[in-house]
Amino acid sequence: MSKQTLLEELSSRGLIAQMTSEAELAQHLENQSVTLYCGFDPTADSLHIGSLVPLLTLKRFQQYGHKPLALVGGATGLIGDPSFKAQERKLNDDATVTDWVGKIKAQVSQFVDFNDSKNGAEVVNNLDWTKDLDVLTFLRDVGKHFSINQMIAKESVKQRIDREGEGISFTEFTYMILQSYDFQQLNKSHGCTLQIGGSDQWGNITSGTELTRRMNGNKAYGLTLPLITKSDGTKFGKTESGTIWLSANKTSPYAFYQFWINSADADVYNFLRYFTFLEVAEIAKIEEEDKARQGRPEAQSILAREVTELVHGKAGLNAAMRITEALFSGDINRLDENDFKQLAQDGLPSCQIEDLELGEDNLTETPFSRILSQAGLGAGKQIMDALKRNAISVNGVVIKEEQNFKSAEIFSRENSVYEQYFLVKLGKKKHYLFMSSITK
RNA sequence: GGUGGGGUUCCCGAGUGGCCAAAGGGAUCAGACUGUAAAUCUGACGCGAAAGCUUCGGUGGUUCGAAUCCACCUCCCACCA
Repeated sequence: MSKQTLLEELSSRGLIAQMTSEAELAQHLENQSVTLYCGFDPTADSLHIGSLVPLLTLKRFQQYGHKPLALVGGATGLIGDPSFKAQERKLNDDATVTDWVGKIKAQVSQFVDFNDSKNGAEVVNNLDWTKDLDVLTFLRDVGKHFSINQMIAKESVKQRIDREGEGISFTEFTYMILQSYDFQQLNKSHGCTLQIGGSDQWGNITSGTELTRRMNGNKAYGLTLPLITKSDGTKFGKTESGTIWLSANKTSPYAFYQFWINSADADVYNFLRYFTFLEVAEIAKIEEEDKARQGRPEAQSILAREVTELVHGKAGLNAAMRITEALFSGDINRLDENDFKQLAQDGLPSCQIEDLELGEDNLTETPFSRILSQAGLGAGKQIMDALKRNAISVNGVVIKEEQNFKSAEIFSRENSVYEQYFLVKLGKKKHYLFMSSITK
């Protein structure tokens, strides 16, 4: 049977938003190994799951024999992309960006394959070809190719320009030129002929293909990926507790795993197509089976396992699953002492009771609700609300409202597990581990 | 530069001298139903277990009493130039 082409696969996954000259690009990708790039600006010390789609897409290209370049924006990160941003952003200082570049570089590297010599990936930094560029050269050689008329017509900056009270600095306005210059440079140095990116990058990408044609006389292509949306209209990748990061230091593998587990039914099959390498047919089969079955679908846990392993590796996945199983099986007796030790390390929120700022009060006098709110489980009122509904348990034993002043009793040696652990459960999903070294 | 309109609790947004910790909606958290979904219903939602304490851009003032009145400051918006 004839293998499907890369573009066919991407499109069957819903991963194509826009592309330049479709038929030609299809030809281009079929005839040879193409070098392509995608840029990641260092706007924080880690990427978040929004960057996962382009990252995985680079990998998909590589699987089809193309050569991916992951560009880290050491230069563009200093400027700030104005595309579809409502406001001018404040600049990050030099040292910070340099630090972030290093971190993002490492992160990006885990998603593409460097070993293979023919189409092995490379990480590049646009600071390398911009830092020594002098202003006059830049203005004469690069700037001359850009029409202000065209630039201000781009949808991505239009709202900034049109909107009263908002504006755009020359600095940010220039971002598009810098990014175009990247493409042109990579075309020259690496023979790069394709840039991919989120759909918000369309304007920047097409202006890059233009510049490449004008300066190098080469045809270049662009392809954008769709913005990931959720069925309920809320923003993808954020929870109330914050952004889901790729870095284990910022979002533990456990929290990461839980994020995917909680995907809505209406989204989960799309996410499987976007975020995993499972074949489309296989995903369709999962969907069918879930539909046929009563009760809980399989898709969420498959998704969580696949993506967590991609990002945090086998070890990270195992840690996440270990905690999940321990906490949600409802049977803490299945955990041995080592498991408890591991829970905190694996990313379950935890604290040492003695470290809490209980003020003048000692443990005996501090209300239980206060201890939980101090630990960050929620506001006192919410904890009381939960207490009244018997929604809080310690080591599997429900705590009653009347026990609010019996903190010392609750956190006593007799009630502890392995002499020091207290696993607190609030509601169905919130778990917290208290540790105490001086239980008496 | 001129004129007018604003800044209220996470967000939107009511509130024009006491009945205001402040309507309503959204978000969030918890309960019921479920599947660690969705939808729906219920409760909580400044802090605090409570007593009580602290808020309505800032500072000062009027008043027994101010988010509400006055003065100044500050930031924002609209229209005009």
